[in-house]
Amino acid sequence: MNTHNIINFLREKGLKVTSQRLAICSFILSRKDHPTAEQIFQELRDEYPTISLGTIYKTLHLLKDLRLIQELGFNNGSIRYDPDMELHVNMICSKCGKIYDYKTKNVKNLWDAILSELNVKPVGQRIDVYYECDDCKNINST
Amino acid sequence: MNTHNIINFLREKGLKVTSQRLAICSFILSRKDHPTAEQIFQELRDEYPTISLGTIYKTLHLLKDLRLIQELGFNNGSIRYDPDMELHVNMICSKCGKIYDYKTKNVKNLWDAILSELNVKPVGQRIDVYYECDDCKNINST
DNA sequence: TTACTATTTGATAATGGTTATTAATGAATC
DNA sequence: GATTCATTAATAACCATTATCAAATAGTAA
Ligand SMILES: [Mn+2]
Ligand SMILES: [Mn+2]
Ligand SMILES: [Zn+2]
Ligand SMILES: [Zn+2]
Repeated sequence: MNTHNIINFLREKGLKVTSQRLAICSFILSRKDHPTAEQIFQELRDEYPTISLGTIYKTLHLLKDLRLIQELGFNNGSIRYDPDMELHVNMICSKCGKIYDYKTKNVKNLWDAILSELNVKPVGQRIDVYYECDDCKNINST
Repeated sequence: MNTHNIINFLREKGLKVTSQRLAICSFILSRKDHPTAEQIFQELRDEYPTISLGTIYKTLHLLKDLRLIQELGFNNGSIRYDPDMELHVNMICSKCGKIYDYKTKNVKNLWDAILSELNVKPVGQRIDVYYECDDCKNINST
């Protein structure tokens, strides 16, 4: 979703297009690494020195309500934001916390099979695989 | 895991068997509803009026380190505790938050297929399905 | 362009769940 | 029963998130 699309989307919803809002939306909608609110705040401060953490949170909640992003709560209490709303597997390093998304036709087929067995119509899902990433593996083996 | 097993397990690990510890372990290891620390605290206060929330947390962390329970962080910031360490699907009502575990041979087969495609050796996983439970469905339809 | 208005922002305070601290307690051992 | 050291309970500290509200501003219309 590019800047133009975001502007149109906000306007359609009757929301004002502020520079902060645009920056936060562009940022999170393009990121693949599931950042926290604090991380977004820190990265945007360079370009928007007066931006407030409260605005980050408000915008993230807005995007969540508009179903453009999802929140992922973790067991250390942190909440990370994921702009991929489609079915996918979050590959999470149990050591460093890095995440990447994994999505193939096979995952979808297998997931549909589980759902038909469960016999429910889900309104959402979350699939995490915790593993040790290559970087962390290499550190351990040195 | 019954009381006797828990006592032996704690002794094997060189941990003292206190009445509080035993109560907390028995409670969480037998519950299927993924309670929060606060819920455990409230339910144990009847029988143990002086029990402290700090002790609840310490014991839960202990059980987590001993790999007898897992923490599940949610996107409202709450953390719930699950004594089922085997592969299973958490069926979570998106309205009322109730959870039950779903586990079948088929789920395992399907998951193994996904893992072999991913080509990683996971150290853990989490599978959530969000849906509307029967109770919440009925409330809406009245 | 200017004036108007409702929304949004930023600064700050408040909230609430989790963790840290520490003196008192009590389980395990002899 | 005495000793020892892990554990507990009470309390304070911490910190991420939310609430508050006056100031700023986007959108709209004169
Ligand atoms: Mn993801
Ligand atoms: Mn479960
Ligand atoms: Zn890693
Ligand atoms: Zn429900």
